[in-house]
Amino acid sequence: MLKISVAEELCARRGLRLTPPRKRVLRIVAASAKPVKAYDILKKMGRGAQPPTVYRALDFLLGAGLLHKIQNGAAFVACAHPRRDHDCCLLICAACGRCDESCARRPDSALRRAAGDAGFLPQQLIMEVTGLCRRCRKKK
Amino acid sequence: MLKISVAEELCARRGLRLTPPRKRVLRIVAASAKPVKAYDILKKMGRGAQPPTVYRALDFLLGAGLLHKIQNGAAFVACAHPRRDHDCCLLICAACGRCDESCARRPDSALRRAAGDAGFLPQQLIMEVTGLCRRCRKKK
DNA sequence: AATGTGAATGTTATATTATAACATAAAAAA
DNA sequence: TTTTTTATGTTATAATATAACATTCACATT
Repeated sequence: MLKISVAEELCARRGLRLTPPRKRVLRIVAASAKPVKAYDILKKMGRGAQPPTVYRALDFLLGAGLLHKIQNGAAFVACAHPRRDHDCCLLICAACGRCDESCARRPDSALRRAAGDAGFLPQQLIMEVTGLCRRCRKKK
Repeated sequence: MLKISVAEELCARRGLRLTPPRKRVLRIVAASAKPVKAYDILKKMGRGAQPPTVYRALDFLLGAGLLHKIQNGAAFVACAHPRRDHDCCLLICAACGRCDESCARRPDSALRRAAGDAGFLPQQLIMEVTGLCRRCRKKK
């Protein structure tokens, strides 16, 4: 579990400002056994805090590598290999927004093994790579 | 690119009903070069279609393996390894909602190689495994 | 063909998640 | 100190998703 002191040290070393609202949000997330939703954080903030306060703090903490965001739904693409039952890996271009699908043979094997080692029974596997596609790389 | 005829054949073979609204949604998504958002689909549906129509069709098409959903944000967890710069793999329990973080050595190597082969420059890698954690498996 | 059944859709309302825009304040740099 | 940048407060609203219930439709069985 993440300790606030570790976060403070880390931010200090990198010249990042772990301000009071950021620290409050971090405390709330770090104290929870389960993933916390933005509006749950908001409720726990008190003092009439507003959504932007929470989202800004979350952005900062994600950027600082102190939090992870559980991904969960916004856009859709047609499947390139609908015939096969497969785990899919999406390659999403940060520049043009296009999305390609890669079905390398077993990009997931190490992941599955790791999950198994943790006593975890995998049901759904999601892999997403965001970056720059060939076209957008060439434009630079 | 996904052809409607392939989808029809696939549904027929599995006894799934590719009804008109479902087919309309599939056409819209399949025709797009980029991922499409639910409300963009809604606008293209015309005839005063409402959100539930689109979301139901999307659920069906995802279930049939005809679409993929681009994951993108709802909940947050504290990072278990904030010191290291690392690609993170989240193990999310579908039963209790708890979330664990696995940092197997290189679960991502095959994925990176595949992305590279596609001329893609990876910037961010997301891996999520949904399933049952050890505790919830034992309860069954 | 008529009828019953479950699946799919239509419709209204509302919940949930996230950001825009601008004012204010606090910290760092000059 | 003054300037500049960075962070926060505040109000409003945009974007994403689902609940709940009425209606229609497909299809299996009479």
